Amino acid sequence: MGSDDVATVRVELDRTSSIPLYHQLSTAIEKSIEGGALAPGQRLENEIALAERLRVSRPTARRALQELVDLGMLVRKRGVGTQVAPVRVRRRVDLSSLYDDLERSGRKPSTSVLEYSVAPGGSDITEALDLPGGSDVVTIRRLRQADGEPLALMTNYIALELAPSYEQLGEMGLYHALRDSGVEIHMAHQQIGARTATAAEARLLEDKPKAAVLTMERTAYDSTGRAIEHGRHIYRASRYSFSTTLFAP
Amino acid sequence: MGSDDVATVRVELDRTSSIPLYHQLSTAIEKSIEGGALAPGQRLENEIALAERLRVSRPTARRALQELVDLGMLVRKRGVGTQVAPVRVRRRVDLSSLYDDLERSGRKPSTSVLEYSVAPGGSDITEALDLPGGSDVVTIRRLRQADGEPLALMTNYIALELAPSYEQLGEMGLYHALRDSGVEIHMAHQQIGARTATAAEARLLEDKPKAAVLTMERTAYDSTGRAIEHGRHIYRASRYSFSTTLFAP
DNA sequence: GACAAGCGATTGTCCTAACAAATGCATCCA
DNA sequence: TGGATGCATTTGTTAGGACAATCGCTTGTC
Repeated sequence: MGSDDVATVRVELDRTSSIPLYHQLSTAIEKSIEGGALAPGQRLENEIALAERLRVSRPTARRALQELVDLGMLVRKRGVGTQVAPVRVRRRVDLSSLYDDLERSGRKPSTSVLEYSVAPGGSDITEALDLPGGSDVVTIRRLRQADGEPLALMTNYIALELAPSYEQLGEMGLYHALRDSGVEIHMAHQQIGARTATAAEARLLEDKPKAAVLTMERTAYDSTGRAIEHGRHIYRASRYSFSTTLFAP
Repeated sequence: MGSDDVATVRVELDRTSSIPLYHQLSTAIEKSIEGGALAPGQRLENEIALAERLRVSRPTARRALQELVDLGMLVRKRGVGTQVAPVRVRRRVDLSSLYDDLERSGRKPSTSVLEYSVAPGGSDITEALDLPGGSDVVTIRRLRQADGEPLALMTNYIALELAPSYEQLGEMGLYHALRDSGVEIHMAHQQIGARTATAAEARLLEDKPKAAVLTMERTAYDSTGRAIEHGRHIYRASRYSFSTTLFAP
């Protein structure tokens, strides 16, 4: 008793795996937290005990814990120990596709591809994608629905050699299709605004004429800074809003 | 020549300082990048050479470099080396107040305080602020202008003991006033949507009736997870949009 | 009883060392 | 000439150890 309120995380480490030990450990702890096995405020065993118990070196254990501190899932204090962070200060990563968002929230996303064409891109598009002027660009226009209800009208521009096939887009989100062909999105700039819908947009979204819509313009990059995709989307404001989490320096 | 295109960073390390060596090193490199001494794409000397030259261990040098990779300032590839990242993938922190944003972009912000009142908060407000039901809450309604033009209608709710004075709010942004009284905002959740303006809102914002407006609902927390402020704002969509940068896990 | 000093616990910093894996380039062979 | 092979370079992973700094608690003193 007394110090029995420290938690020992149940972990199975696979030393033959190509996944680094520290990452196996950090994801295991993360799952324990997200699965509720570790409650906010719960104290963890100290890093030396953790390392010894799992037969890893202290730097490896430290690195796993540090990864979770960076994610805001753990809080550590010198002389005190390591605790599970309160839920609301946890960093939630946000560069998720609309498709994944909908699936996660238990709704059933579907997509109609309205247009899939190849043509030399306008100067605004090639500039956003950092391509030579006049380069061929694939234009994709899709209507995204959730539970059969129109939610967003999405227009994407992608360099020809990176574009997924028409067939793939009906089944999955754009980002998922890109990942399947080995393209990893790392970062995106986006701008969110609002305006009233045009008659054509309102019709497609099955909303009132001149209804307010959210507009989102996004350019996505891989980790080397190469521009992958530029999109201009509108969302039914009556059915959708953006949630973000911001952190101070 | 040939490999003369690798840069050696000029660094002075102070081993008596309480600032960790890796942090001294990373900030020195960061300054070199931001100061333009290291251009995007510039290749850095490898970590072993860097460590030897500065008489630090390789882990210390690695940690400094890793810190900058996490910030998006450097890109590393196994077998290749370390390069300065393109400007556009650098992480820019985003939890800035509208007031600061406007000032930074060279516009002249001003504020009219429309309401400053103290009353028991409704249940939605006290819940958002994590206060006991019926607690006294300060309600602040302000009209934010840029170069004399209305831009946003902001409503904020703050616990009585944290609220800045009426006078402070006319001169500076809310977050600035909070910081002056020792309250540091660390994180915020926010939700961005859109709708059409009511007649009263349109009049205050000097916009057309039923114009599209951006709505933003935000709750801000300090680093311990204590809720500081809850705000419900509307922005003239014709004059303002939100820019954000998102990062993948 | 209050305040300061001391001590154990815990995380933070820094070091040396070894091997693994990916990349780009040169080389060799068909 | 073209493709496969191998090698040097560079970052990634893991280990083990030493000491420093900080925190909370206990103890001791006035």
